[in-house]
Amino acid sequence: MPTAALTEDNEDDIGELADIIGFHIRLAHVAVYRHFTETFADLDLTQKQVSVLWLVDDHPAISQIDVGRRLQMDRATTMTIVNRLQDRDYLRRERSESDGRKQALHLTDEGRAALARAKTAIAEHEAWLKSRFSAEEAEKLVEMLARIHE
Amino acid sequence: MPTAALTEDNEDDIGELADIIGFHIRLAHVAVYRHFTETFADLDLTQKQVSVLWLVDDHPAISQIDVGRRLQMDRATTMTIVNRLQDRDYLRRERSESDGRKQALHLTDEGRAALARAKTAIAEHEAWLKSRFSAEEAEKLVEMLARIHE
DNA sequence: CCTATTTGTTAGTGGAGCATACAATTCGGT
DNA sequence: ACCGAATTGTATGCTCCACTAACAAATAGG
Repeated sequence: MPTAALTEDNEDDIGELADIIGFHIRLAHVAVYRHFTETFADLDLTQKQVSVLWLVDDHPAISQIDVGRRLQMDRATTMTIVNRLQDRDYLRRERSESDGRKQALHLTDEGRAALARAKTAIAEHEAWLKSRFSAEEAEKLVEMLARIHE
Repeated sequence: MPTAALTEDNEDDIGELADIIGFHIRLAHVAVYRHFTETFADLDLTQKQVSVLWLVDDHPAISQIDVGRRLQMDRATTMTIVNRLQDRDYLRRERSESDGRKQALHLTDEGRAALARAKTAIAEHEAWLKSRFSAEEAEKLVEMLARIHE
């Protein structure tokens, strides 16, 4: 017998699209993006910018190509993000001593301060996200997402 | 005692960032985006365009605001996507009879043909994604992602 | 009937992805 | 030791999608 599910057509119904994993990843991404943007409105930092600051702090003298590899961005995309952060004096480029082709990236004091503020905001943002899941679920989710991005 | 994990610093290591759910959602999204773009290179359609075609096919005479609500886009974003699809003669706008403020969206024959081709490509794309998961995992993943985007 | 709301539209901004082309440096093989 | 191939950074220019703000037309509701 037909159930309510078969006849419902409420305003949020997306029909067969609901069966597409990629579709849900996209919606989830946008929802996360939106909340992130709100949380970081004062700091005026994007997800990518925070990721780069974080990575450079963890790995001083890291090269741009390395940043791109770890965050899965190509060279051109990495450039624009590093450029923006450099324009704001959050990091600086130095020529690598070991390999003249590479730039060695370092945070400035301002960059470190911005990252510290960002980490506080990230905690808030993550709490918003994690409130939906048990600890085991969160772990499982991360593990499954990692299988997608390798 | 320290394990290998404590000293490893292979080129893909992202340190503490790996604990941030939002970070994995972003990486997974980009990976899916990239594969989608490859799969749809011939069709020259984006995820959003396919979603809109799909939705209009499922709900003839749907309004733009409704499309936006279901796909979680604002009016301006919906406009640009509908514009592109209209420019390519994949759909047309009609004034709604029941509500003069609304546009009633309809696929053209070309739009239906494009959607049919797109659904084939989507199947391929989804197979690529789903190959990573068991049926139960896929279901759990979708359910968890849905909790994020509501 | 008059005001508030909804919907569509236009115009402009910014981030992030892509490709291509070029220069400088390093690597690798002979 | 050299020369061609590969790597890295850079510049330019494109597309897509998210946003805001402002305005017009239609509807809804007291």
